[in-house]
Amino acid sequence: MAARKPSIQDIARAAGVGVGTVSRVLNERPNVAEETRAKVERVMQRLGYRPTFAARHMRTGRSQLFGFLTDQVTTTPFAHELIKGAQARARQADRMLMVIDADGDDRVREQAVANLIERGVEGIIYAAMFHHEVHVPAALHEVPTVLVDCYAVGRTFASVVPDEVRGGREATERLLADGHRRIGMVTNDVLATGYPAAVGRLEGYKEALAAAGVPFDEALLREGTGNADSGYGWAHDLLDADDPPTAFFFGTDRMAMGAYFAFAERGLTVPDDVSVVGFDDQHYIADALRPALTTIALPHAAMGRWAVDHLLTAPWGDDRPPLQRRLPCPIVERGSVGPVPTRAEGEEA
Amino acid sequence: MAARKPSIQDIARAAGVGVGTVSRVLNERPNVAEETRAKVERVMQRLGYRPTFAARHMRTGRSQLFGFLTDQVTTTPFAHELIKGAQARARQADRMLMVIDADGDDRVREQAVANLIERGVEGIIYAAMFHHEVHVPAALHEVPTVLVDCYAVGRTFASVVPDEVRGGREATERLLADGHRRIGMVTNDVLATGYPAAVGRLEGYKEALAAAGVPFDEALLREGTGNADSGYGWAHDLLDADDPPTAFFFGTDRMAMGAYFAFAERGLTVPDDVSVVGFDDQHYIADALRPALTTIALPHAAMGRWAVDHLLTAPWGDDRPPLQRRLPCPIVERGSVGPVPTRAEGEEA
DNA sequence: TGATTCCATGGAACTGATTCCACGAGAGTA
DNA sequence: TACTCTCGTGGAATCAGTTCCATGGAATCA
Repeated sequence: MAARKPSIQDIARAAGVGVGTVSRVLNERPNVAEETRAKVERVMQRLGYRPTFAARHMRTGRSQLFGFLTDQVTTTPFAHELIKGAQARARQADRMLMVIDADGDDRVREQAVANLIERGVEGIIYAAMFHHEVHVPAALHEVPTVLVDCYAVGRTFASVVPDEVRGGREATERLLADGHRRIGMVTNDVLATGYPAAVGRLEGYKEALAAAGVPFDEALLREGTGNADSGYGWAHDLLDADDPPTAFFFGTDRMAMGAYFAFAERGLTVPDDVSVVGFDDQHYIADALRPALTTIALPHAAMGRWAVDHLLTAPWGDDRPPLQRRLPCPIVERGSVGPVPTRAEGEEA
Repeated sequence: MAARKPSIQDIARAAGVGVGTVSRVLNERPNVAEETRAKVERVMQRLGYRPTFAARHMRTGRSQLFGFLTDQVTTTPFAHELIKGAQARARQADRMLMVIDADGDDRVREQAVANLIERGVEGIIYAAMFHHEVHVPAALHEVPTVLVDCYAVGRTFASVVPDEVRGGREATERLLADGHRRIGMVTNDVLATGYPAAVGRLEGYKEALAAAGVPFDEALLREGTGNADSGYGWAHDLLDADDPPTAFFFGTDRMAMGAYFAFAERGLTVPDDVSVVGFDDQHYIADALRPALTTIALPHAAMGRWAVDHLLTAPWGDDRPPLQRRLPCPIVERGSVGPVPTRAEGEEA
């Protein structure tokens, strides 16, 4: 029967050299005669040799592995972008990623961290799917950790999050730049949650208005849920008011999508009659709307990359306070913003 | 400074027992006196002991690890559902998943397989993001492998795919059940590709029509691209024809979404004036449309689960031809299908 | 020529678990 | 009493690599 996988000993014997020499060849170390190297490589090739990672790990103590743990239930498409970004950076450094979806279960999460530590991970990335404060398993303190799209209660871990405020400001500035002064805003969650994802975007909106000398008007603000229904409902509601907005800033693309349907029902065309900016850059929605949606992109891939990079480069166990990084959310111009309609034909005073 | 992590030797010494006994406690083996067990556990607790997985792996040869490798570029939100399903099943069996996004690069893919094998994975899941034939790295033959949402050229690997034909049939049957006889169909890719994802759904459409005694009408068929634009364009096109369809079956939810905009432009209401069924069940789209979209769900989570299950239970290296499993695509009823409109008011002959 | 340095090499020790064998004590049996 | 069996236990061997030390020969230098 198929002899078991050859080990480094087998290679050494077959090539008539010592194990040390084989190891040197394997790791492309200097001080090996070219001739010897070639011979050993030939034998490895012939026997179909593959090093056993576990043995190397055990001896060197290096697992070349990071854990990637998700918070909460993650039905969002965001997770994958995050993983891709993290993984791309990890590959550059010859590391692998162990992904665990904790699926909102605390026990699973604790267990996952324990498993990862037993597997000797060199660091753990703990990722949330929207920007908020989290309680993380205590065992994370045993190993270098970066929080993504969230932050811990006492800021005791390094973290990387989107710059929600600046994103909100840029969205609003984009509308202001086209002359809009009555800009409706629908938040992506109830403000009482205190989630930066909700509060921050609104703050950016206010900042932009202030900078442009436009007074903030409470009547143009609605607290949404992030869902399409909510966007649909509040769009109708805002348009029903006296002196309705000429433009909208929605805290999520999904709400913007709902709003598109409201506009269609009222016979309003985007961007001729009404301008819209979303938030999140959910590709499949923003691109598929007609016209495609101008929106603010959450830097998921960049956050994933940054997280791995930080684990790779930051010294572990020093005393300085953990880094709290904020990444910009670039605006993605598509086709949903236009100039303020000139109240010309068939206008109701 | 913090002494290095305690090993099983340290525990043995501290507890005044042999390493064998500690190992027995660790693995909950019999033949350990209750008193001894308690003592050892106390010491482990006190020293914060964690077993080193690499050592166990090396000695036992069991890595408790599966590889999860994705094909192509995967910007789709499908990947995550797949991973979640696979991971849920893996957790039940106390295994972990190493996820690698090959991102469409052949070299990365080869490298990834090599890495996974070196890490001693007990099996590899190779997942595509839509149902088609794939060329996989040769090294996959060295280890148990399951293909997901794709199949290999010579059917040399076990695979699990969606039952596209049956899905197409059910979508069409749903529309037939509400009395529709003129049903437009837009495929989700060019048929010349031969992709089961495209060809299969159409086949199901034809089967359903045949079973209902409705002759297939070439004039109601369009080859789409899967994108929203394509759905928008073909919806207009089909509605412009003589004797236009009263219902549509789109090969993707995104095309259905595009079509919604076409309907809105023509003043048609779903489902009163026109009925629609999509395919994929892309949650964020199907739920967010107004009315929400009735569609056929791709069984991503189920495929992920099945794949791991197969790796767990199927014997490796026997001679029987590898299993080719086909999983049903359940219909998800939302609100986009209604009865055929009675050509009552304002009808043009 | 003799001393020093450098290069190529072999192989023992080590990493941290599991496994298996040996052994002593106590219980059960004839 | 002598023999067997079972239970609880200790510890050496083992897994497959890396690392480090020792060694011999060639090259360099004074």
